[in-house]
Amino acid sequence: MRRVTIKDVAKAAGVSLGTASRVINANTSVDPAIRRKVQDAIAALRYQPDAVAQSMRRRSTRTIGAIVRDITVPALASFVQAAQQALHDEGYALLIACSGDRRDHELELLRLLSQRRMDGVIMTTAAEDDAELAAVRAALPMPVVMLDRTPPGAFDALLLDHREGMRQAVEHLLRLGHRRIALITGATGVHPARARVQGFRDAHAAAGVAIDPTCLRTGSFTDQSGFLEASALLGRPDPPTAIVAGGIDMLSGVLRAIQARGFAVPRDISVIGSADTDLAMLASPPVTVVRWDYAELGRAGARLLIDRLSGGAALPPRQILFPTEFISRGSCAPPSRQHC
Amino acid sequence: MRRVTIKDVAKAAGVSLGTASRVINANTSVDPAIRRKVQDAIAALRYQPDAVAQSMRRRSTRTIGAIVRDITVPALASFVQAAQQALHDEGYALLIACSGDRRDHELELLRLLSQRRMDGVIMTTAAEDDAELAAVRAALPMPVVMLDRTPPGAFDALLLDHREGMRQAVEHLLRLGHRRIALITGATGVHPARARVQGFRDAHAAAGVAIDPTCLRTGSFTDQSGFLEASALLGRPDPPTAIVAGGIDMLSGVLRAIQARGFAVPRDISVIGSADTDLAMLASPPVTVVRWDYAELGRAGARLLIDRLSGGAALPPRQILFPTEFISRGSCAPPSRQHC
DNA sequence: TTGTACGCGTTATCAC
DNA sequence: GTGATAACGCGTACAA
Repeated sequence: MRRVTIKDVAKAAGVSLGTASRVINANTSVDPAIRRKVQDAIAALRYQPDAVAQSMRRRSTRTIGAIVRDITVPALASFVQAAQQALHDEGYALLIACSGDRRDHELELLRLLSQRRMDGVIMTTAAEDDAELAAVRAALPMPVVMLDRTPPGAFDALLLDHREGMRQAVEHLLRLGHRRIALITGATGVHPARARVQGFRDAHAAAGVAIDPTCLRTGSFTDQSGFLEASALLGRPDPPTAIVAGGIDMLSGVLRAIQARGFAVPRDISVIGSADTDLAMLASPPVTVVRWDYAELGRAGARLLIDRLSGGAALPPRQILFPTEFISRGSCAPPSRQHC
Repeated sequence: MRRVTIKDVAKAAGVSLGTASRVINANTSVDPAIRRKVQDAIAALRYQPDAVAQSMRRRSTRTIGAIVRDITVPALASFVQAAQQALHDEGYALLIACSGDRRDHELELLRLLSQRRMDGVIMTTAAEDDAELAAVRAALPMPVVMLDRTPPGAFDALLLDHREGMRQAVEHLLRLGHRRIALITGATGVHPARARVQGFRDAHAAAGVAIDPTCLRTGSFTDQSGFLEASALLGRPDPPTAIVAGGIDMLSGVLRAIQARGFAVPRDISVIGSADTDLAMLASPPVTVVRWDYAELGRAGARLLIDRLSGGAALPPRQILFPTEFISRGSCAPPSRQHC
């Protein structure tokens, strides 16, 4: 019950191994009659080239590794699926690995992907300026595309314009009359959190409104963090009149906290989410969000890698900035309470 | 800038290639002093064994392939992530492939996974009794774990007790007084749809209530199908008083249809979903669902494969049946309208 | 205990 | 145009 190899094909077709290989890879010319015989043998034996042996010989696995925080976050799943499909069309497969945004996991996964000789890597990182992570990333022998991260070094990157997105969101709230707006987002060691904080400041500065630093909650992008931070904010004597969830996975936590406190949206509190989800669209009221197309990012990421793998190894790094879109729904209203 | 191989390690340590290999794989005994020298060389050169060459030699890629319908469905993402983590702990990586529930894609992916010499496969299938799919699956040289499918043939399988889950859900609705209940689910060519239809019938039979066959909508598991079927049902002169979304990805479509028609839940229509999601929990009112733990399934699937790959090749096929849980929330109420 | 040599399945480089 | 043959990097049987 041995696997059928190219040798078997050659023998069955009565040709040499080299000739069989030539008709399979169809690069050089071979006598039509012989070609035919080999193809018949392939069909008869149901020969399939062995991808492992091909990888060995060609020094390319035609496999891309992906490191994401958590694939159960719908936005990240969309990204991964779109990337996988685009890569598949070019003959690449995708190996997935979830880091949980933990640097130790990330380090191990990086090691894994390099040992498994991935042709390329597409990844986020838990911390852009962590020295060890940076060193390991820089030592990677294959091209890397960063997903919404700008670590030091020359990497291709897919970047979202969170700064402008957040500016628009906060501007919207300020226009409605809010003067005490909270932002809950991830650690500022990564681009999306940093950019959102900048946009938050931009909007306040433009309106001449001071920021209460205790309303700026940076820490983790998780849903749970959204819940905890929102709970704390709402439990204060002087709760904010609006909360912006600055992470793709944080809205449900924020909404749960609001629900638990018995606050009504938007009467008692206005809410804006980041990334569009079923939840944002179908909650009542539907939630105003800063959205973007994660599937498009996935396809672009695949494109970036494929370009580099097909001759573009020496191209200068390309950073693509994707716009965000502000979708106003029913979760924002003028503040009902008065503040100093 | 060549990659460092075991040869370099051997040379640096002043030993033969075989000895170096021995200390790396730590199987046979080697002189402690020599072992030390080799280890030093490994550390100094930052040697990493080449997984491709290892796969070649050991005839095992330590990689599992997964075929799922759509990884952006949170339940499936949970499954995949849990499986990936469990497999990772055992030194296996996971290659993902999305079929979109299309048989042609599925066939191609099966070919792909076999060509890439996956050690095992964990998959759903678009149609259990499709002859060509069955033939290709049966011809697969590696162990296969079916996810919520029972195709002909001897496969390990993770099965959910959708029949009992649906029976409970419908019983609940019947008790509330509903006499015109619709079920929207996937094609009955697969276990989950078939089992749900059975449970639907079970509950009606037990209560002595006749089923209106036009309220039994089987076709596709997609969100879009949920929307279309629900829209059609609600557009009738005699709409059902309750709708059960019999698919993990269908609730949002059903809710959208209800919203579009201007129906209120649960006043005008009661709703029950399958699989728990942010949406079900946070919609207003929160949606009653039949739920289960998809992450547990993922871990069990990994376990099944690992058992088979570590000596259990000849074990009889194991089918694990997982219970579902009925969670009553606010989306069901007695019917307000009267029906013949 | 250690070293040598072969083979895993391909592709590519030679001569013919 | 075709057929030997040498790699690719590793594990291991066998000999020393």
